[in-house]
Amino acid sequence: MNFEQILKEKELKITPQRLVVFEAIYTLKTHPTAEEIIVFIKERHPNISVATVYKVLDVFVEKGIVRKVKTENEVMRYDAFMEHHHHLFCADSNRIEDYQNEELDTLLRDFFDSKKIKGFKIKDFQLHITGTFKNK
Amino acid sequence: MNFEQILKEKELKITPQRLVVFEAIYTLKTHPTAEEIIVFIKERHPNISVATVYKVLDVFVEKGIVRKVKTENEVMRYDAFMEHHHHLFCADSNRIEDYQNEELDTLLRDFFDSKKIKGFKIKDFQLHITGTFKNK
DNA sequence: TTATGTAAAGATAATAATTCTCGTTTAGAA
DNA sequence: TTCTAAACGAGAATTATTATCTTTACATAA
Repeated sequence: MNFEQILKEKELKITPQRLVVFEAIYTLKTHPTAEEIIVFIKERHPNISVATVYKVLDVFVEKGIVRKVKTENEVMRYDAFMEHHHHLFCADSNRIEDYQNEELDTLLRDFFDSKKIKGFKIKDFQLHITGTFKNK
Repeated sequence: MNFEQILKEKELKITPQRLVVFEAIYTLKTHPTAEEIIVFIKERHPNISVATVYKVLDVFVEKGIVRKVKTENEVMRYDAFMEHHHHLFCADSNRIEDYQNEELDTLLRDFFDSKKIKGFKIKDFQLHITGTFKNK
């Protein structure tokens, strides 16, 4: 499915700026910060406004096109990979990687199905795994 | 164990400001923001400096006395409960609650013991559970 | 007692990410 | 082609946080 269709589905106008912001997050697979996205874009399209990038990002998050990734110390980072997944956080650097494991999801879903949290209705869960990357 | 002992163990000087900041986080069981902590403290001790509160919080985080909790939209929040635990995030408000479940931890530990993540050494994990609180 | 060193606190300026404002432009429907 | 709400651009404003610099508290040594 291409990105223009996604915008249409969400009843958002197709604008060059939106295409460009999405392209940036999608190309930078590193869970980029807003600033990294802006730098990437500015190289190709110097006329896009910083405020526009922020606004586009907000709209994307609101409509579920990209996701915000919370980290402990840093600024907000963005992730265009919208399937249910978890994150690996490097304890020594800013590196973040996606982690997807169907078996883990089943395990957790089964756990919470049998073991309800009283007074709380679960919508979603996401595991933050901290550790160190061996390579690179 | 009282708080003065904790400071001693961490080789930190016992100061009134540190006691007061810890008391604030501990009393406000709501994962308060720095600002909420500052407001709480200012009522009782109007002379403490904002910068001092931030510095004390940083030291606490660095020494593992409190923990930072980052949420999607907001500013940093703090948690004085340092045992391994997870968080329940309300999808509709800023409410955050701690969630601790020994069985869940065992389940996850066992899972990752048998199912290593290649190229990654796990130090810790924390589950972010999003949903809605039924009561209050 | 007095001097000295050092960690911590206080006040305020600086920084930086993000948001706001408001005038202008544009996408897409009619 | 025209119209209008939606989106964009530029820069100011905001706000949480950090940095800087001075002062204070307190321990140790002369």
